[in-house]
Amino acid sequence: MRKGEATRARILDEAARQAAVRGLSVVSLNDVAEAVGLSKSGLFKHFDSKEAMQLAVLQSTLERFAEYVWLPASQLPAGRSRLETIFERWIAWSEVENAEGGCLIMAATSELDDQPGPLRDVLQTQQRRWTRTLVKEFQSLREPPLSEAQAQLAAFQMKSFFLGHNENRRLLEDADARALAMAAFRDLLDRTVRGD
Amino acid sequence: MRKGEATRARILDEAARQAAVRGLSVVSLNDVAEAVGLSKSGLFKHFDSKEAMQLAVLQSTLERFAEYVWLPASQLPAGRSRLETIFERWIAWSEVENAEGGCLIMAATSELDDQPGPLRDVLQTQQRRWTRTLVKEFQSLREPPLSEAQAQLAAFQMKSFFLGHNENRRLLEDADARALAMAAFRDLLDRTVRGD
DNA sequence: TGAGAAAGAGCACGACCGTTCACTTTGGTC
DNA sequence: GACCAAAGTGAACGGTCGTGCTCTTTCTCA
Repeated sequence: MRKGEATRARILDEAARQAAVRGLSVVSLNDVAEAVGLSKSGLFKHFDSKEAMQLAVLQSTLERFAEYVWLPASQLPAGRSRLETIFERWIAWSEVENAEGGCLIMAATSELDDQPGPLRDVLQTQQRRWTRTLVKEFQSLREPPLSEAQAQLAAFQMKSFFLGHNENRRLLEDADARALAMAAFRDLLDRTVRGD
Repeated sequence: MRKGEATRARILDEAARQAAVRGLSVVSLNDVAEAVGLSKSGLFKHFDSKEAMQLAVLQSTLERFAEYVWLPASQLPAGRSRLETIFERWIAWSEVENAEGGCLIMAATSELDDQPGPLRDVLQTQQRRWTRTLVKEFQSLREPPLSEAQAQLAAFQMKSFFLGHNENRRLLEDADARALAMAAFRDLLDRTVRGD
């Protein structure tokens, strides 16, 4: 049983790589199998269908995201430096950890946001939870804590800056994309701590 | 010759609709032809290849964007109300004018940002020009004008809020998405006019 | 070490893909 | 109203897609 788990992991890694570049629904079983060194039918010993594989790719990517971005930050005390760590790791997640195709979660979001199904459901659930996490972080940034509405506004801006950074970096090929996003985010933190 | 232009326009409209929902590269010639009431081979009297059609779809969408968002704003005097109009029309462009599949330009950006070719080139050129336009608008928001760096930071935030609005509205199905984005944008305008 | 399950290969299938080509119908112009 | 180009049809192509099937190889555990 151990061998199977290892190749399953290799399949997921390779499929995630290809999905980040070409799109989750465009990935071909043939290409994944070839890159992993398997026959196409061999894939079906690990996943019942293409959609099942896409779902597994998405879920394992969400876990990797949590480990890479949230886990290190969660070990810091709540507050400004924790939020800074989250944002820095978030940027690094798309710039470094997924350098080739960018953040798959974001790409899949834009690809699936109008296509009902289990893939979209998983994304929606995770993104809602992530948003709630960010709102809580902003609330505990100040004493007395920010109002729900203020924290939501701040979390919205933080997430927006991540999205903006991605477009500037990947399409516009702007070398200053990271600096721009960091400046906007630090500004947001300053304003929030000052209480607007 | 006039009949041909009319059906060409119908093809572009339908293809843009489907591309916004399913993705520009996933659109099938068969589905487009059927929806327009044409045979698949009939499409080839209007476009040499699928890629040529995609390019035409993208270009006509960029023109419609300029007419819908920029044209009305450009008739106002430069300044705060013009920037507000741009943002409002920009949001309406994705919420109202393209209610079904959302903003095709944004979807195509995320789909093509790592796939070299003429489609990506067209998008890159337009987005760079659009960014420059926004930077200029922010510069003329205040007297003395903002520095280049300050204006770039402001334009980055404005664009980011648009992207954030789209994700909140389309994936998270947040009914307050529009209000959140407008609040963040008005805040940005206030800060910028005040001179930070 | 041998039995049995897990992992994987090879092939064929029906469906759909973009594209071509020979043909017919339609529309505008002298 | 005739002519000719433009517009559109239908069938067929080579290719790729996801999937099911039978068969062989490889691992794992008693």
